[in-house]
Amino acid sequence: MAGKFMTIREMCDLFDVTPRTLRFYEQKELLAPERTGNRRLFTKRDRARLKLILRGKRFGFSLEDIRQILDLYDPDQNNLPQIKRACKLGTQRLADLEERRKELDEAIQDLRGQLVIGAEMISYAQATAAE
Amino acid sequence: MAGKFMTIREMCDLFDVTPRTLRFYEQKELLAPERTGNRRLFTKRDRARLKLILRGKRFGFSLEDIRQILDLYDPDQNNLPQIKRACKLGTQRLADLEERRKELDEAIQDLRGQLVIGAEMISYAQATAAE
DNA sequence: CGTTATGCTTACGTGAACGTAAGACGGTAC
DNA sequence: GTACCGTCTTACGTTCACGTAAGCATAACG
Ligand SMILES: [Zn+2]
Ligand SMILES: [Zn+2]
Ligand SMILES: [Zn+2]
Ligand SMILES: [Zn+2]
Repeated sequence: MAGKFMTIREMCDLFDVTPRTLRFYEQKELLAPERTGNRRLFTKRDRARLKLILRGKRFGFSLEDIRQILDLYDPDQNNLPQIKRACKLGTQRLADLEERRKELDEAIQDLRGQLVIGAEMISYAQATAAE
Repeated sequence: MAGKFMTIREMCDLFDVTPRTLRFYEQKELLAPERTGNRRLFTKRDRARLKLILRGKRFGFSLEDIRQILDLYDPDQNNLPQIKRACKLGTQRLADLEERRKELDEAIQDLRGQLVIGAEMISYAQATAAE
């Protein structure tokens, strides 16, 4: 079970990823699990970050893109310039996401329309065949 | 200018892609431009498809994913089984997109919250520095 | 206490989506 | 007519995001 810490396997089961993936993300500085000896211990922070990573991936962002916005989600509290940069980047990213939402709505509308056309084609074909 | 047909360069300028990309998409059967001699001539159909391709990419779909739903957008009118398959796949894809929309809304909400926190951290730091 | 599972590092391999370089061909400009 | 531009094909190179295999350490089980 997992209270404070989780092993790599428990993380993999929970998020449906492979150990290789988690090690790779650590190498890319997207995750930073604790260690006991040399075994990784994943914390609540890692779980929150991984959730954000996987979400970002589903929207087509690169790991490098994601790494940059992750810094926004837990900035160094006594590094004011970094916080300001993170906020600026986050604001930019927010605009991106809202733009994406418009596109997504449009894509959904288009697809719905296309499905209607498809349904019409099917019923027309069946009516024709029934003559 | 571009009436009915467009050269590869005109397509590239219009969609901000490289010739290599358009040739690659043709090779993968995502586009099928006409030819005059061996020069490609892109039609309205190609432009519509390319728009869908680039949209799909922005949402993290693979070219193979995209190729499958493209078939939905201009199915062979007298191939009923294909139309039915396309509709089924399109319905599935629509569910995907609606799921994505939920996730996207959540991401936007999260990011907004984080920006508020960031702004608070900044104003707090400035108030502390002003003492 | 030995076997087995889990985890580690290191390193080479892989598939997707193009980039890039080389060489050839055809229209256009001067 | 030739210099040049745009386009073509062919083919090897590259980046990203992991997969996979080898060899070794340690924890867990019976
Ligand atoms: Zn457990
Ligand atoms: Zn990087
Ligand atoms: Zn033109
Ligand atoms: Zn394919």
